[in-house]
Amino acid sequence: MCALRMPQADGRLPLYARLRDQLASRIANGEWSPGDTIPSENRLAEEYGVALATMRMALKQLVDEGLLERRRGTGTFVKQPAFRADLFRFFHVYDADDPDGSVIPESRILSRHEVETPDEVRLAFGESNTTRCLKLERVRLWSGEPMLFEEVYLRLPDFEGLLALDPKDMGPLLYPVFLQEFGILITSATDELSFGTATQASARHLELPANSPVAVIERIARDPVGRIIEYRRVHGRPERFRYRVTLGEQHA
Amino acid sequence: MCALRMPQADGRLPLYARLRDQLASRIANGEWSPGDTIPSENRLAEEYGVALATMRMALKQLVDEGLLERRRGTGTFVKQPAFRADLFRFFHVYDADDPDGSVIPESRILSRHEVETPDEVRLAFGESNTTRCLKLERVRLWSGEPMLFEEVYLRLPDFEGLLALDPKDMGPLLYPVFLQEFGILITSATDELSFGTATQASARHLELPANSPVAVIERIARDPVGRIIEYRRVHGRPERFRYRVTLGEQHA
DNA sequence: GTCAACCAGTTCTCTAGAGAACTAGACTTA
DNA sequence: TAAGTCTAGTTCTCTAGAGAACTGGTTGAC
Repeated sequence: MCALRMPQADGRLPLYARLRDQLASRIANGEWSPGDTIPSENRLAEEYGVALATMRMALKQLVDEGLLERRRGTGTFVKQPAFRADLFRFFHVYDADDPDGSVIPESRILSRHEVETPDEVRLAFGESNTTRCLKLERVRLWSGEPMLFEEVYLRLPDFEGLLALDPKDMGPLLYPVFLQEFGILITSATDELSFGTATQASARHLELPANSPVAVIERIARDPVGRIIEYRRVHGRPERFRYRVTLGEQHA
Repeated sequence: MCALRMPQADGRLPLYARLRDQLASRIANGEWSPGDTIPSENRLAEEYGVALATMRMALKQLVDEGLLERRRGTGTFVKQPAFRADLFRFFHVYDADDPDGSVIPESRILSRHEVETPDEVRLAFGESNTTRCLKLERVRLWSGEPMLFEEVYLRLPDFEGLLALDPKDMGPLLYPVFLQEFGILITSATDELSFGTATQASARHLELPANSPVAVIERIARDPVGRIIEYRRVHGRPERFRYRVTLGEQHA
């Protein structure tokens, strides 16, 4: 706690940002589970020994990021994970037959290995990268049918331990794993959508003929400092593909 | 100004939200132009007779919405309009040959008239709507070639005056017009992307064969209170279509 | 038993202000 | 001229607290 009180004399993040990260890990740790009421802003401010407004700044950020939900007169709650993590934490890809997007897709990890960083990925990562990185291939299925094929590239010194992890422990969403296992919090991401043709690999896993048209999502995800953590290329079956995103204040 | 000081005893928005709207109109009015430095938070707080923190809340929202940019030690600036208004204010559609998305598309309004509200639009608008609405058709061109065909539906009592407006006065972007002419500020929007086939109209205006595959964007845009202001359906040529969106903190 | 009134606890709005971090420009000094 | 120093002005961080708005439960009157 004492370390938190120090002003950011060193190159550290400001107090409210460190509080935000602290609270995020308490969620990732499982100390507070989805649906739980977390302590009131008063109690939290007291517990960490900070001013109320400072704690509110930290909480506000977590609300903006979709981890928490606050209800006046009632309390602060951890959001249900369905649409707040991984692809869904920021954006929303879903099946055309499921207009609410309430079905959580099944997730199958196909492979994980260290590879030479492809040129287009290196370009996205920027100069400050190594020549090798981790590649993870995955398929997402809606009611048994393959809908998305994902190739995920991760920085290598940081994610070394991922190869040792049992896929069974990982669940359908990646970003909670990043936080829990490696202490890396994703707070911003850019998606770029376009249309292209399937590669050999994506055609095979999506059960499409070669060179079929597919939806393409390219994602760059960053941590709070702006460091690029992940580059992801997603191919999706076009006929049932839906992608939804809301900017600005969220309304029911 | 006095009206601003009143607590929201009536059903009004909180003070900081009204300040945000006030500042937004001063930008829309042209009192502050893109690139300008606006008065310091101290001066603004004094001018409106509110506390510094309250003014900061208003400014923060406008920064989040992309209207303003703040630089510590320097000041607060009105952002260049290219990527902060209309389709671009929230999202980013651009040409595949123009990776920065720096080219501003030409905009041609094809028609404006009152129509019976189509069923799918009524569904989006929700129950609280009239049976008639305003429809606006438009084409966007990148370097002379048609890329997007837009059908925009607007609430009718609110936008009655739009029919009288000269298209020459409207410029390439709609939301500034909404604010300037009708006092309506768009603060949130949801886009939904999918793939479909061209309609007769969209095929004609995009110069595509009938039933060609197209990219489809459906948008619902809301005002600060959450009222649905606009429903928009966009068809785009798929081969050069790119759509970009960033959530979370913006990094260079 | 039902309904209204009250109450404790929560988040939200707004105020007031101090000091740190940072920038651009003016000024000084070698 | 060039380089360093200072200063006024800006945003950013953090503190302290009061009152409003709202919720869920308890209490009390009838």
